[in-house]
Amino acid sequence: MSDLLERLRGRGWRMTAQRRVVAEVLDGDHVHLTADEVHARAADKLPEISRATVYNTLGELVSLGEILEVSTDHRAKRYDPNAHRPHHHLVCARCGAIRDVHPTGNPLTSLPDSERFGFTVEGVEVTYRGVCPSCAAA
Amino acid sequence: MSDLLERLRGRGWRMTAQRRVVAEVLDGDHVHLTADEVHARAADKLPEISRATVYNTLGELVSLGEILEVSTDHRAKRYDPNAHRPHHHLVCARCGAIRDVHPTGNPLTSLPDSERFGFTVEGVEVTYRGVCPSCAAA
DNA sequence: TCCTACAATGGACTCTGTCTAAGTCAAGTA
DNA sequence: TACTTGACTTAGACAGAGTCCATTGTAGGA
Repeated sequence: MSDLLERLRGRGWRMTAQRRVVAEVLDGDHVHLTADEVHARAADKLPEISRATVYNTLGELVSLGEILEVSTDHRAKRYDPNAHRPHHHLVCARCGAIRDVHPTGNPLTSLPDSERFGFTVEGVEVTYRGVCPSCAAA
Repeated sequence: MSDLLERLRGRGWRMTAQRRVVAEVLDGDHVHLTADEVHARAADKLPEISRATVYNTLGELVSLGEILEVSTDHRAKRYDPNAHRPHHHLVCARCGAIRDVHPTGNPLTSLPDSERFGFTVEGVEVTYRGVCPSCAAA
């Protein structure tokens, strides 16, 4: 956390109250907030923060590789502070809850050359879908 | 194709000119059109078709399991008529070209119980990202 | 042919996200 | 500490994708 702020400052990132609260909101495991949710939480601490600033800051954190953009549904993008350990996502089809997961093996190797159509394959995203325990109980 | 129309009629789907042209537009391999593209192509054959009708029809075809919704970028959803053979997608990071691919193995088995958080896992989507031959050459 | 329930229409509306012009301020300099 | 400047923030307009709804049209059964 303050690690994050230190790293950013070290990279010459100009520190402002707005950027600090956005970075603070994005902390923890299994955190996957939409831009609007980030804005709402940031506004709790800094009421006058604008939507544009939140979007700008999120965009910069993504460019810096400090957070990841995730889109598990077909709606708003979500932002995942867990950018330093590779992982995939498990999503509840009913409530949208998201967990970070670490499958075994390397999914990249499962795509044979004959299925690559001449592409240079650089990455892979895996999204597991199912029903979470709370929704299954309900 | 007319298979599709036959199947739909057999399910009691009321056939209209609009539904027919939407179904006709969605035919072929490696077809991944946005709703707007479907609308544009449908309008070539039936100029007065409305956007709302295209959205309604696409939504119904998805519910019926005849086409798949795909979102490989964070923009518009795309519709994939290849719903009857399981497959995943390979996407060019530069131009957005999409190919249907068939990885080896079953990606579902790569998620150990300890990483399932009590979820009932039902499906998995895999999106490979890379650079297509034309973009690599350019 | 007539009826009626279902489908299509178009326009307003919502939700996400981007852009811009003007004002503000962090941090380096003296 | 005060000054300066370019980067940051703001509010609001704008744009793209998709949904909703009241009205109009029509497929297909009687």
